[in-house]
Amino acid sequence: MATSCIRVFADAAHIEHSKQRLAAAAPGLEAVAAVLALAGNDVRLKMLYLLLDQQQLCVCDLADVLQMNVSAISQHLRKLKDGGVVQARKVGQTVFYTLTPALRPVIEPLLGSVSISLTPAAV
Amino acid sequence: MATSCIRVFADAAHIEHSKQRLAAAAPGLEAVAAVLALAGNDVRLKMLYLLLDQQQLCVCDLADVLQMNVSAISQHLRKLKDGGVVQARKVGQTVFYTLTPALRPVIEPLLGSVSISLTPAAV
DNA sequence: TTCTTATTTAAGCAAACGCTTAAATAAGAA
DNA sequence: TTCTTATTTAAGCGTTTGCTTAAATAAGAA
Repeated sequence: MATSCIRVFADAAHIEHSKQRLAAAAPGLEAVAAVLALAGNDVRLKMLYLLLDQQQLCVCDLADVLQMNVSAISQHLRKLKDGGVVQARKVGQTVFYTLTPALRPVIEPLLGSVSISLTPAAV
Repeated sequence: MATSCIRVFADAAHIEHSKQRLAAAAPGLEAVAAVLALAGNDVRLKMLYLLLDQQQLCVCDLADVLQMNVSAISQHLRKLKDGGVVQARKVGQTVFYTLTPALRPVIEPLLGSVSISLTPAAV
């Protein structure tokens, strides 16, 4: 795809530099976008919020607290698990979910903004 | 919706406590989820990445760097603007976009994880 | 074994998403 | 004014999302 604009001050060098930087960062950015997409859902973010201080919760607990269909909760948990955000541990017939330790430092800051509250503009 | 499970160790008090905590945090969580949903898209996260160190970029620049249709870029910018993540400033016929200053401290940590790179599990 | 419970999975469906194309605005240049 | 450029908007369309219902697993209890 050629340049989309005709700008006199196109600053081709600058554009090229940005392209390079972006190309280098792209894989990391895409990985981050994947977990942000998982967290960028009301229900799932609430799950992460609950898991962050409860260590572990079973499907049932989450369904109760979120007042949602067990099946819907299970499907959200599957996505979180597939994304590596959450881990499952089966005890008897109940399955306990935990935040993946490695991702905990990534998730925590996402929820930090909750306490400091967002600016009205973003709400 | 009644409790969805029959658990003996239901720990009703615990569940109730979680519900309370969640109810208190819900508005904040939903606001955060909204911006995470915006950032949780490959193209938009790349835009934010570029805007984070370029101060300002026009639609055209972004289209060039991301090698995408100007219209598609414009539509992404509209979402970011509606979400308060980005601001527009018109100069002549070109529109420059900037990260909303207030949201900058929220966006920056999202991209911080790029440099420290994610664990293989999350990728 | 049969019965009950906890969870997952499959199917269906309406809504949201993200892109493309084409038309509509807006603003400078001739 | 007309022409060109930068951006936005509208319409269309295929894909994805998130829920519901119902069926399928899995595991303990009787």
